[in-house]
Order: sequence, then structure tokens, then C-alpha cells
Amino acid sequence: MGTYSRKQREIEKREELILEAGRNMLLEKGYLGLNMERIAEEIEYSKGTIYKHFCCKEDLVGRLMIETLMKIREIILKAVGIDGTARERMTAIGLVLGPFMILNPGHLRTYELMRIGSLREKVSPEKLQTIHDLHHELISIIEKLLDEALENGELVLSCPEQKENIIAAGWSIAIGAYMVFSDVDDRHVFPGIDFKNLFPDALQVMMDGLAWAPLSSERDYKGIVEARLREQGFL
Amino acid sequence: MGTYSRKQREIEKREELILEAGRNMLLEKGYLGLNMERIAEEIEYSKGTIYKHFCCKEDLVGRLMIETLMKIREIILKAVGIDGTARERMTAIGLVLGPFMILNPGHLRTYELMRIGSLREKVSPEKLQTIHDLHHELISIIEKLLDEALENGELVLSCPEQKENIIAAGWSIAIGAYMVFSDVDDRHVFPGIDFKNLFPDALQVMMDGLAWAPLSSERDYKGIVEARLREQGFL
DNA sequence: ACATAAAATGACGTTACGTCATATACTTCT
DNA sequence: AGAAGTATATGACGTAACGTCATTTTATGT
Repeated sequence: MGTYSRKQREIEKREELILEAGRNMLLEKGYLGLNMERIAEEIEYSKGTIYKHFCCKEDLVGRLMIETLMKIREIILKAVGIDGTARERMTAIGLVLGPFMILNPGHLRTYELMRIGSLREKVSPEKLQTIHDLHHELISIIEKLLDEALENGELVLSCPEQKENIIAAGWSIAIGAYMVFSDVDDRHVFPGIDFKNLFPDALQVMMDGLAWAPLSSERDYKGIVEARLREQGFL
Repeated sequence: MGTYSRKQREIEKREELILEAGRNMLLEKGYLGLNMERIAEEIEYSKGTIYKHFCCKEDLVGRLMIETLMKIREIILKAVGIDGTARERMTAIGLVLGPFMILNPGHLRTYELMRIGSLREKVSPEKLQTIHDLHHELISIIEKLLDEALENGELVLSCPEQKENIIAAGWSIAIGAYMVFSDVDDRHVFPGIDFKNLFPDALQVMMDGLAWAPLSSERDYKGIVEARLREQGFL
């Protein structure tokens, strides 16, 4: 029993080694430069051993995507957990995601890559399920926040079906902002932009457009929430 | 001279054959299923001949991306060309892009794929330049529309630098909406959504959020512009 | 008709994936 | 402790696809 769990721990540790090597290689050399043989050399195990952990190259990246999603869930839950109105907490989500994406280009790359259908198809079914569940969970966090805003009248919708549209729109903005952020060409096309604020600012505009009260003209959301996040040690 | 141009035309026609085969293969089997040998078989030429046209697999996809961008430019220019206020014409862009993306899943896939840095790196320098120029051109179309709105007072900015931010935000929404649209998982997460309207609707919300007058509450932009597009034969 | 230039071909070298028979290490039982 | 049995690790191998280039084929000009 003692020895068994020692072995078990060794295997888990090795998986972490593989993931770390894969993460770095993916960040440095991109998808085409990610090489299973080289990972094996780097961690000083054999190729066969890596395939005991991951069924294929894409499965490894799939696992990295799961880590990304779990990390995002973690920081979003923190942001949503601060004191404040629903709109303030939505603002907090924008404000924590910006620095996260900038400080973790690897996560961004992984996520971007795994959106490609033909790559994701090769990920093992269990991992695909996990990815799906995590996506669902993230969406439901946002949904709860919207429900809260609807209940206390911060936000009023013309029809109930609009809710799903709003969530999808917000999701699109987040995806789009970080896709644009991670694209060399796009960064060239917008030379003067502070990408850290792209998503948070677009989010404010969207909430104003929905007449989510009070409007940003009446309340300095970014200033207030940033201060609060700092105060509560989240930034 | 006459015979030379006949040959020349034959070569161009072959390039179109390669692109068509590539397009179909990419749509059906994804990036991993795109196979240079099989393209050769399909068009009944040899592999070497294909490599006279494209330096590598990614270069071929790069060319497809250029087609996508040119097509998008074409329909955006048409939309911008209708009669109406700046906001109405911005609305038109949203309304023509929706059906375009739905009717052309191949374009969507190609674009999505070519956002991956490690793939785009392999595209030939001239094609990369073309892609860059086309991106710039698309952005400048939007910029002109914004300038117009600013000149005639439809839209008022707190500071001039905000303009670039607005364009980047709009661009992000477009990218994001179509990324979400093309993702199997995302479509599962939002079961009840009409993806055709995701971008147009988000765009309206954004313009309302910027107080781009008159607001959508005062004017049925989608209805008006859709009618006008139909009237002028663009839909 | 012949010489010369241009274009097409597919066999070949190379790389990297993923597998599996074999070798090694670890566990258990006597 | 040592043997038998089980679990784990290895890297040589089969395969697939990329991209090249010497050779062959086709076209052009005199």
C-alpha cells in the first residue's frame, strides 16, 4: 500500500513533467514544433511512456486546455466572490481576465489551438467531456450573475430569451478579445491599443448598451472594482 | 504570345483546381485531413506540380484565407455602400456577415485555422503581406464609417484615442462571434441561440453602449437596414 | 525536323507519429 | 532469500505524409 502509492505519486509527478515540457514547447515552438520524441528526451523517459499518459499529441494539448479552463474558472470564481453589485462583479471578471491572459500567454495559445475542430476531435472522450463540462460551468457562473441582476432590477430584459443571447454575446467578446490579443497581425493593425483593457472596456460598453444600471457614466466601475480587488488581495 | 498565354491560362486554371480541392478537403476533413498527395490525385496532376504553386501545405491554406478576406471585403464594401446613416451602414455590415458565415463554413474554418501563429508562420512572405494588407483595409473601412459618424455628430467620444479602442472592440466581437459560431462545444453550450444574429445583435448593443444616436430603442435598425439591403439586392 | 527551353513527374530522403514485442523493475508468495 | 508472477518502461519498427530534385515529357522556335 505504501509502496503502491509511492509509485502512483511518481506517475503523477511524471505526468506533470510531461505537461510542463509540453507547455513550454508549445509556447516556444507552436503546434508544429510540439514534438513527442523531444518531450521524451527532455523529461528523460521514453516515448512509449508518454503514450501511457496521453493517447496522442492532441490529447496532451487537450489536457493543457483543461488546465487553462480550470485556472480561468478559479480566477473568475474569485472575481465573482468580491462584495458588490452584480455589475461590479461582472466588471471584476473582466479585470482579472486581462492580467491573467497577459501573464499566461501559454494558456492563451493552448486555448486558441484547441478551438480547431480537427485537432479537438483527436482528444480522448473523457477529456472532451471535461472540457465540455468546464465550458458549461463557466457559462453558468455568468448566468447566475445575470439572474441576480435581473432579480434586483439592475438589468431589465425585453424578453426572457434575451438572456442567453447576452451571455453568448459576452462570451464572444471575451473569446474575440483574447483571440485578437494573441494574433500578431491584429496587434500590428491596432498599434496604439492597450490589450489588457480591450475586454474589460468592451464589457462596460456592452453593459451600458443593455442599460444595466447604473451606467458607467454614473459610476466609475473600473476604478471602484480595481480598488476592491486590490483591497481583497485579488490583484 | 498567343500560345504562351494559353499555357499561362492553363496554369491559372490548375491553381483554381488545387484551391477547390483543398477547400473541400479542409472543410470535410479539417486541417489534419488536408493531404497534398490526395489533392494531387484528385486533380490528376502530380505532387510536384502542386509544389510549383504553393511552397507548403500552410501556404495553400494561406491562399484560401486571402480568398476569404477578399470575399469579406467585397460584401462589407457592398454593405457600406447602401444609402443611410453611418450607424445604419454599420448595421448593414453585421447583417451581411451573418448569412455569409453561415453559407460559407469553409471560409470560417480557413480563417480560424490561419489565426494559429505556428501555421501562419509557414505561409510565404508575399501572402503574409497580402493578408496583413487586407486586414488593414477591412479596419480602415470601419474607421471611415466611424469618422463619418463623428463628423456629423451621431457619435461623440470622450477622447480621440477611444476611436481605436472602439474599432478593436468591434473587431473582437466579430471574430469572437464567428469563433463561437464555428465551435461545436460552444454551440452545445448555447442550445437556443440563433447564431446568425449573434454578431448583428452584439453590434447593436455595443453601438447603444457608445450612445451612437439614435439608439436602437428609438429606431428599428435591423428591420430598416434589412429591408434596404433586400431592396437594393444585397440580401 | 531538330535543338533548346520549360514544365511535369514520382521515386526518394526525411521526419515524426503511434505501436508493440521485449526487457526491466517491482511484488508477492513460499 | 529467492523464484514466480505481475506491472511498467523501452526503443526499434511500421506507417504516413511532407517536400525535393534528377529525370522525363512536353512545348517552342528556327
